[in-house]
Amino acid sequence: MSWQKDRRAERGYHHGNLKEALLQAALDLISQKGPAGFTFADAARMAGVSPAAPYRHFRDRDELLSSIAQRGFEQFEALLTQAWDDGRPDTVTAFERVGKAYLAFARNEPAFYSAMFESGLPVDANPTLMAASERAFAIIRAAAERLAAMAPPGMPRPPAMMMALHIWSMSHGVASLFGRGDAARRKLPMSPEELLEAEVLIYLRGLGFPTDRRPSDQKPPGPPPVPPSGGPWGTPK
Amino acid sequence: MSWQKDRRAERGYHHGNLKEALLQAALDLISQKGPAGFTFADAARMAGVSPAAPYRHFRDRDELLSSIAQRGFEQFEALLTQAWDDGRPDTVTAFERVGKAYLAFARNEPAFYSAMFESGLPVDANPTLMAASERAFAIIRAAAERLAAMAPPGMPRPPAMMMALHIWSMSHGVASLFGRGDAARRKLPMSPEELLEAEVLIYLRGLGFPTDRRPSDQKPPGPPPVPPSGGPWGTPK
DNA sequence: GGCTCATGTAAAAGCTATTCACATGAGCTG
DNA sequence: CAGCTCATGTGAATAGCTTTTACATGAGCC
Repeated sequence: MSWQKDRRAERGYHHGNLKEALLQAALDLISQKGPAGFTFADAARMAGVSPAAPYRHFRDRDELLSSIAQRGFEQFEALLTQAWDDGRPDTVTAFERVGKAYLAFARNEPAFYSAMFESGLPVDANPTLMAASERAFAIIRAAAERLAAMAPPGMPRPPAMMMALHIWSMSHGVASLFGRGDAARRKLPMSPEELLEAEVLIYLRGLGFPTDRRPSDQKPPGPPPVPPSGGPWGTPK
Repeated sequence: MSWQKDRRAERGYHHGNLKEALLQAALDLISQKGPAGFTFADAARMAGVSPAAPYRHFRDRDELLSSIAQRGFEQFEALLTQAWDDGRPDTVTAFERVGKAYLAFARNEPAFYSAMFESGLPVDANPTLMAASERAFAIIRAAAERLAAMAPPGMPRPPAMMMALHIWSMSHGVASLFGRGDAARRKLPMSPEELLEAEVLIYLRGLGFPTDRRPSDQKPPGPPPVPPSGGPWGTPK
């Protein structure tokens, strides 16, 4: 009960790291109660400061949300960059790793994810945020360009940009509808990862890519995440 | 200024149709300011009643939101049913009409759409809502089943349910990322409809469907919604 | 030591959600 | 048609949030 005062006594008049503490508190709150449930006053309480203190660091509640979305895009970009790993060991493998990373981010960082995509923030009204968002998307586009370059030459194919948008929409659709631990999730007869992997493989086949990969093909050894069966889905009936 | 009292004089003590009026007011507010910006008190004001009146019709703010989502799913189902039109004049044409209907709904009914998909409502905690959601999805599943039945027999193919989930995720991804008039939209070098149509066509080709449809194929005459070019996308470079 | 400014606090105004006791009148009942 | 009843509204009150303003504190610098 005397929690805040204890903290106050501990730290003195000045917090010392309030901005960080508020961001962290907001993240916790958002992951618990969604971006709508998060409260400026709650974050202040959690940091042990008065309700007015946060205004020294953020113009208003929305600016705090924007900051979180901003960080989210940065972490997202880092994660996608790492997953893509410049296309190693081979383009298709790396490509699928990016898809899985997308889902992993949505699942492991629901607070970031909802601040980024579901908070109703006007992304295009905030240049900084927009830029961060585009840097993240650029990873997907780079991957799509690499993929487009190795597409079978005989077939007509869409611009790399369009491929990137296709992949983005698939990933985002699966993540939004089925990917969170949220109550907003829908039941699914399989994992989101399996669903997305199959979707992307069918799409790539539609572009003329051979997709009959065997687990030993070019991937490093290890437990295959998907049991090898007839294809990206279960045994055909 | 004496607006509410005028209304009050007009209608007397009892509103007569308050529940409907509140739902309509909430829709207006949500389409203007997003699901987070909508306020119970505002809706009451707009209907010309006291802030306590809505509680005679909805347990709380969330129940009103749920009702809107509920209606949204019903209208959505009706729209998809009409678009699917039981697969006429041919399965693929009808299928694409469903995709367009999905985008049209997101664009024309942003308030419903956000209440349904972005309000953070616990869909799976509300059986009625869940059921409505599933009825809407059932249309997509029915379409996918019809499509699966006419898939080329030579190729392995995923369960119809999975195809339906794939299509849903594509539609939802495109609609969420690019499909609204919102500020949340991203810039796009093409229309969401074109993007989704190309995506679905590539996917279908990946399943072995021939997708070199000509405008005169089986479609009734009329202005083709997409200018006939080399394929579902622009001229290959 | 003393000054200054970033950082916090307290208090207040204005908003919202929600509840409760009370008012109204629409529609049934006789 | 009189009277009753109950669904539907009202007013007022509580509690919480956001944001602003005047004031307090003390960390860092001369």
